[in-house]
Order: sequence, then structure tokens, then C-alpha cells
Amino acid sequence: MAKDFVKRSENYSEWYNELVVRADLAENSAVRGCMVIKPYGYAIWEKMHDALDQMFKDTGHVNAYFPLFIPKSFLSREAEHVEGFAKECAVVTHHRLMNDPNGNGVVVDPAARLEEELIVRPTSETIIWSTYKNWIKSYRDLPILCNQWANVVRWEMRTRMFLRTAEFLWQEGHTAHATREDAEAEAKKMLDVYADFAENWMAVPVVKGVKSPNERFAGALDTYCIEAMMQDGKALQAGTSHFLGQNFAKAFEVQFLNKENKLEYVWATSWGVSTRLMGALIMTHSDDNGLVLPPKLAPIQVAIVPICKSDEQMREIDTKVEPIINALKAKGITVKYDNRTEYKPGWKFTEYEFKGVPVRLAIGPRDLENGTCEVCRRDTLDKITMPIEGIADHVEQLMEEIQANLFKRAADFRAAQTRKVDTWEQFKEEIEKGGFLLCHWDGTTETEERIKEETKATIRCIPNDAIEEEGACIYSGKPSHRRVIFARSY
RNA sequence: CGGGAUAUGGCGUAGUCCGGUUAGCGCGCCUGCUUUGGGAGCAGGAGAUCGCAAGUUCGAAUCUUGCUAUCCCGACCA
Repeated sequence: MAKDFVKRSENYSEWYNELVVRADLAENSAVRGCMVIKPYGYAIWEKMHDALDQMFKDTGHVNAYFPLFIPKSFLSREAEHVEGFAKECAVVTHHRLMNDPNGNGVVVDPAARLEEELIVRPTSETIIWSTYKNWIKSYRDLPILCNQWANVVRWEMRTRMFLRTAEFLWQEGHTAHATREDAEAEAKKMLDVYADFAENWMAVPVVKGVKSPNERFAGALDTYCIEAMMQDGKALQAGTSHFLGQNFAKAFEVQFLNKENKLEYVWATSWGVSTRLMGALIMTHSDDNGLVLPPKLAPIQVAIVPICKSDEQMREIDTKVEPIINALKAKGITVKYDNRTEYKPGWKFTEYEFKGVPVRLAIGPRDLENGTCEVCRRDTLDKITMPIEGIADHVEQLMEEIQANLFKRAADFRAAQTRKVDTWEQFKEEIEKGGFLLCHWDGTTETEERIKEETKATIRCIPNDAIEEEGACIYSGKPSHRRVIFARSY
């Protein structure tokens, strides 16, 4: 049990903030709104990065890198795009500092003002499409399937570690296609990749769907998304994939000659997930004892803690543990054997538990006598004592069990917190309890905005698997053909 | 950009109303001994220009003024 750790039920957001810091994932930095991702937190992101990167490559994508700075004029080329991002851009205006004539350190050199100001990228569509213009002449140049891993800056008013920071890490895929169909298929394919990753690596169940026009990415014709439910019942957008139509191609005059020797505008997509996924991971699985990690993303999958009364006994345990470590490593399992003497076993138990290590093994004098070892799994906190013989096989199996159990637990929770609501009165009542509300909606932005104003709930998405059924809009009573998901969100 | 609050060793805080010894405590850190099956105990030790600047005073963490920074609540958002 971790001391002085606030419970989820008492104050969910404080629980989250404290967890991030105490589990050594990240900390606040000297720069407002920006965080330092600490080694343990970064190790988790790195695992996400590696798995996603492989999935992108398996679907034919290649990595590239585009500049951090974007000429101010580029941003205004696409009208909706600039409107969406203008309010949160960091702007570089000068390129030199000088000694303050009054002796107060350094100041901006007024003589070094940039001819054209530079925007620190909030996203890279504009710089990338200005580049693609030079890459694309013929249908033979298509498709272009590029991804980049980068940092972006969005000057946010209110920030929370991982969920919303002024600077964050992400990947952004930017693809160019010859036909509308190809581009739409690409956007949907990448959404499937994201859903696959969320569910099979993060063990986070997600709803695939399309955003309402109101929630659409600035400059897109359609925004597809995966939505996850956190333990407080709020929704979290975990990834988005956009069908951009020909908007950027037109803004940057990217045309190609088709087989009929006619000029056509290129069709585009973009898609991204960010370090926000860390927030989703934390808020889906963790409990009042700290972080809970799915084995596939845990930097340390097994922690081994020796319990002993003397140096001699420690050496005995070291010897006993060595083959276990080797057997686990041979199975590709990441092990940490912690035989530091400055911490007591109890301290280590709490520590690894707090950091979400999926499995802990403990070996003490009793085990030495019996040839046994204590196995504790993080998801259920169940402890059993079993023979050391065959322990690696057992642990390997446990990894799969824990991974599956975490997903099932989250899926069950989501199912229990998802319900159909058919009247406005009921809606106002139910939205207070959190969770996803499946409701009919008349399809208008006006209704959506009204509902948001009155209840703070937004349409998270129109689910792909929504059943066609006739109904009446929860708010206006007008006809509707399918239910959409309403929820309060991060 | 509106409304509210706070600023004291690495972290959390007491003291501020009502000015007066060496700025107290907990956690953490260092040393030593004893410990080790769920965050060990004892002893000793290091660490603070009390956010910054000016003012009032014999004397300021404490009172006054100005500045700065941060946090919370709104508008904005992956």
C-alpha cells in the first residue's frame, strides 16, 4: 500500500496528477505548460513508439522529417486550418539576442527581426504539402505514404501532464493519393491500425467512429477517431485520422497528371497519436495502489525481490535467482532483479506495485528451504507460492493472462457505463453519472452546441457500428437514423 | 483576457492577524549501528539571502507599496 496516496473515488484528477509524479513518469518543468518526461515514463512511450512504428511500416509507410518552423504565410493558405490553430501558435519573431545596454543580462536584439515570422508547428500539414508540391508531378509519384515522429507546440491555456501540454510528442502521417477512394481507404485503414494498437498493446478498448462536423479537424472533410472511456466515466480521444479531400492540394497547388494526361488535384490524409496515449493508458488501468501497466508496454515486466537476513543468504539467493533471470530473458521477458540492501523488501513491493510492474517474484529463506518462490500479479494483487521449477513458463503465461484481463476489465467497465438514453430529462440526469450515452441526434450543429452549453457533453463520435434505426433527437425531437455517443470528455 | 488565492531548505508545511532569542516540524538526503516475508528503529549530521525591489522601524518572514511567478475557477483545446 502506498502511503498518503489519494484514492480515485476521493479526487480523481488529484489521483491522476499525483500518480504521474510518484510513478516517476513525468514532472513539471521550468517552462509553463511543458513537462519533463522522465526515463520511466519515456520507456513506456518508447515501447508505444516502437510498436506503432512497426505497424506503420507493415502498412507501407516510411518515416521522414519536416521542419519545426513553418513560415507564417503557409498557415493561412488553408482558411479553416488557420482558423483552427491561429489562437494557439508560438511565433518566432527574432533570431538574435544581445547584451542589455542597461546591464540586465541578454535581451532580444531589435535589429534581428525576421523578415517573415515563423510559427512553431502545431501540426505539419502546411509545411508538408508545400513540400509535396515538388514531389508530385505524375500519377506514378503516388501514393506518398510518409510519417514523422516529432514534437509540436499548441499554446494551451490549461494544461495537464500527458493529457494536454503546450509541447507534446506525437507521430503524424501525411499521405497523398490519386483518388478520393484511395485517400478515404487510407484514413480508415490507419484508424484500424490505431484501434488495433489501443486494444492489443495498450489493452484499452476503443470505439471507432467519425466526428460530427463540429468536432472535425480544421481543414478536413472527415475526421475518424478512436474514443476510450476513462475510469471516471469521461471520454478521451485517443487517436484521429483525417480525410482531407483536396483542401491542402488546392491550397498548395499540388496537381498531378493522370493516365489520361489531365491535371488533377491530389487527395490527402493525415493521422496522429500523441503522448496523450500515456494519459489514456494510466487512466484506464491504474488503481489506488498506483500505476497498472499491460505487460506488452511495461518497461519492467518482472521484478524479483530477495528477502534475506545476512550477506551470506543474499549470495545464496543471487545464485538461486540467476537461472530464473536467464530463463525469463530467454523468453524475451524484461526482468529487474533488485538486490539493493538499502531498501527493505516491503519498500520494494510497494515501489514496483506503484510503478505498475505486472509481475513480482519474491524469494526468501522459506523459499530457499522449499525450492519455491512467491508470485504476485499486479492486476489482481493475487499472491501464490509455487515451485521455482517451471516458473518461467508460468510467468510467460501470466503475461498473457494479465494483458487479456486488463482489456476485459476495461471493456466490462465501459459496457457497464454505456447506456441508451431517449429523453432529454433522462439525459440531463444520466450525464451527471458519467459514461457514454447512446442517443439520437438530429445531425445539426445547433443542437450539438445547445447540448454542450447545457450539459458540457459533446458528441464523441458517430460509431462505425451504429445500428440503423429510426428515432427522435434527444433534444429537438426531429427524426434521426442512428444513435451517436455523447459524453463529457478530456 | 476576466474572477479568486498563494509564494518559507529538494518536497510538504508552522510561524504572518498582534514585528522582538539561533525561523519550528514531517518526508527526503548524508554518516554509523541494529534491521530485512508489505514503505524499519535509534543516534548523529548537512541543507533557507523567508519570490524580487523599495519603504516604515532600534528591529521585518511578519506592516506598506510596486513588481514577478505559480495555482485554482471561467472562455479555448489532441
